[in-house]
Amino acid sequence: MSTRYDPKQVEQKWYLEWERNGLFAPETFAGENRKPYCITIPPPNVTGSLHMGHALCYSIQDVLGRFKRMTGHEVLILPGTDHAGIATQKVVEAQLKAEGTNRHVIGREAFVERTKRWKDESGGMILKQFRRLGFAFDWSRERYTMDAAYHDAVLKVFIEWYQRGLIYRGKRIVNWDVGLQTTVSDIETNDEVRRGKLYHFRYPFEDGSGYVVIATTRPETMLADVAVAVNPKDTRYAGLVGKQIRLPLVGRVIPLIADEYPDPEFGTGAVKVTPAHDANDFEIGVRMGIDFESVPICIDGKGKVIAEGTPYHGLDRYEARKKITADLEAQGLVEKIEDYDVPLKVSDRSGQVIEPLLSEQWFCKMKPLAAPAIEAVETGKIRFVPERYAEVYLNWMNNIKDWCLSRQLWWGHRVPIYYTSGGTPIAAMNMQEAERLAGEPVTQDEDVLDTWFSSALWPFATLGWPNETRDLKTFYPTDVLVTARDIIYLWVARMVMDGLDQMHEIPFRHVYIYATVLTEEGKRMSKSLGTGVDPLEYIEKFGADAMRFSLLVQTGYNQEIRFGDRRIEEARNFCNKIWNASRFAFGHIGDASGGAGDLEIEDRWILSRLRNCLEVAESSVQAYNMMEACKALHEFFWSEFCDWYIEAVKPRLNDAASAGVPRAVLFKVLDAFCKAMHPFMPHITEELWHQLPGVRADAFLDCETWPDASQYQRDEEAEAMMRKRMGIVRAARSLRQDMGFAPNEVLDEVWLERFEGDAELIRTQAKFSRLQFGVPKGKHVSASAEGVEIHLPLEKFDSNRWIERAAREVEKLQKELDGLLGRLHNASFLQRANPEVVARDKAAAEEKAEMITRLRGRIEQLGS
RNA sequence: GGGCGAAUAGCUCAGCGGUAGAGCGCCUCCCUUACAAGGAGGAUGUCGUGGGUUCGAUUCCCUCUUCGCCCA
Repeated sequence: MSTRYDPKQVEQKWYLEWERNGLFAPETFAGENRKPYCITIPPPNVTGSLHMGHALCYSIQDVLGRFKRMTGHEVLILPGTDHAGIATQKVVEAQLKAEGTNRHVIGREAFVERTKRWKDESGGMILKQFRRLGFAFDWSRERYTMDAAYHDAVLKVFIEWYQRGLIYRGKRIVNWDVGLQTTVSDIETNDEVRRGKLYHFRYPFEDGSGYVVIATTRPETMLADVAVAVNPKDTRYAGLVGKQIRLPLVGRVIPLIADEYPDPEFGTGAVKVTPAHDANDFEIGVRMGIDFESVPICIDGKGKVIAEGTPYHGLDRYEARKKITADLEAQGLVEKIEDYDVPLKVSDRSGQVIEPLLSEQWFCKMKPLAAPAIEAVETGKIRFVPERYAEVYLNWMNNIKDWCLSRQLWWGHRVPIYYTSGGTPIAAMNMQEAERLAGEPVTQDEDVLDTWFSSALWPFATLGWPNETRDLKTFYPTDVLVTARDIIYLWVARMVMDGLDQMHEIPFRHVYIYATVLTEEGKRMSKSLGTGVDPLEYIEKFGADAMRFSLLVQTGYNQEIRFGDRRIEEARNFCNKIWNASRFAFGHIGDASGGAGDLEIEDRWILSRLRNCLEVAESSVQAYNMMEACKALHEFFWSEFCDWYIEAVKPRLNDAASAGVPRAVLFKVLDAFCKAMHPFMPHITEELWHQLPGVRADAFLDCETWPDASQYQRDEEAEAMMRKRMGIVRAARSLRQDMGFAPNEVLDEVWLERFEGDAELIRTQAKFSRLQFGVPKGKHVSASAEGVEIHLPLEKFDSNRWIERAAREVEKLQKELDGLLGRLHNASFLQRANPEVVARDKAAAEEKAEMITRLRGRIEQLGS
């Protein structure tokens, strides 16, 4: 075995073995009275490639899956991808463009075919990348939101909701992405403030009695103004409400109205009302009772002005802004133009400024669907971890608005509504059915559904719904959803609504929200900012196990973690430590026979510590606290097993007469550790475990039982004895080093005063040839720990060096003693504090006082 | 504007009512026959501010400050 762990020799080899042996499918483990455990993984975007957020998200799920499998469950972790309407369409459109054509030339049918082909040939790369991280997901059940069966499930829900009146068509202001030529939902936009101008224009009254000054950030929309509004409480306009205004440049007469919306503090308190181009103005228009069929519109979906017969027609929205402002200026109608921070909506998908546009769209009524979804969280049927996210979810759900479902794309689930020649809509699963129902040729609605509408069915449509499959019956509701907090609204909420509505049962019991992965400097990881990092490069360099561990060890209930070279190096070093400790153990374990004999203190101690480690790790995984679990395993292995147990046991291992017991204990600990660690670091543990005696080549850790803590005895006595010896060893080492001895130099003898029991461990670990009890007659230096005096006889030494050290110790002890005495002299403390605390502090104070006295005595003796 | 989170050793973070912890970094020593991707020892903190509750607060409550995220 090499002195360095090389993941390349190990990881891919085992992954192939696991897959070949069908370890990821629940069938392999079924029929043994196992409780089902299921996660339908958040489907990554089919165009996506692996980033750190994925690496963390799916590593957590893999830990849970493997852990549950090893603790007796029938586990299904179901992978898949979503069809990502906008992103996928963009990819294929880019290909077409490179070929000198576009989707309009080739037509919708050919475009859809082409997109399917793209997916088959090069989509879903990310799932292949998942395998590099060692995820035990059941690839035989891989799903895609555009699979034929899944597709039909989506349409079925749409049609049912349409028939129940939950889905309707209506004219609304939507977020129009001018770049992508489609609507996007509210949650796919971001609010930004950009440097702009606030324009103050004079709108003259029709009767020539002056003008009103309105303030706007979007002059170009004035062409479609229908009114000017002021707040009814705004006294400046008292008496003017109801007057008619002649709209400049257009000539249309519009009223001055009162409405609650205008903020008297904003601009002049008077705002122009353009219902077709602003969401707030739309609401004013509704209150005004205007007819939206004939409402003026002045900007189209390409961002160009529509105003037949005016010089503005066909201009880009920003050019029109300039020209309109100039023309108003020429007429003396510009009061002033100020610099202003303009709040804007920007498309998350394209980065374009959203154009609020009045258009006919499909909407879904959310309130009736939300009610049970709210209840499920309020009553605790669905539990968020960390709990605080329940509040975030409920907040949004309680203020939910109708959802704009339609997207003006060609790739996705096409709205299953067909129109007769007379325009009557007919809901049907396909064209044939629609024509049969209509009795005449029909045409299908052009829009497709928001991708989230389909992924909302993920927890049950992937399991075969609407068919009553075994999977659906066995695995629904699923156990947990592991996801990022920015997706609580987009996806979590919608899955809960769909699950409750269609399955009449929650989709998952727990929602675990994990931390955002930032760069080492705390910046967002993003390709466009140049701060993105490729997990595959790190896997290549450090190994998948290190990659996983470096993220998991930082993941608890915190909301962000930082990743960088230093972090993964730590994890890589840990892998190396595990590798080398195992290498050492293999050299001694042999066939693990001959373990008879009494356990020594260190044997009892390490087994007791193992129990503690397993208890912490198990309860932490159950509580979705990967950080705690990783830390427990890390500390046990490195600080206890390697630093103390292995070192303590070396002398025994080198003596055939005493080697049996420590050999057996090494085997036991290593075997348990490999199993316990396996969910976190599946590859290295599998590799090492297979080198233990008695492990068959065709056995796998996933088929083993995760070690049960109760198999190992909690041994308080051994722990106390070991703690005492460790404390003494540390003090002796410190004394040695302070007196100028090299760590590896074996010194003649050490004297222990007031120590009882077996001190062999102290002798070997502190590196002395001989051990004596009592106080040496000759010259010596001393240290104390655990109530024991340690004397190191020295013929010649620098007494000042020791005095300096002892004085430092006295100072420290005195400070601690002062703290204790302060409390012990407080009557209230003695009276009210827990008696155990008082007793403990009294004992501690006595011990400190005694140590101080002794040290002072020695200092005086040597100083004189 | 509302909500949530964070503020602890030089850095990144645990802890969360009874004398401050880890990893990394730093200093000293050691290539000791598992591991220098290692070992031993060491230094370093008015636990953001100001109040309150308590015998006792880094820990609980309130105020403020600074950062981050979400919603409007």
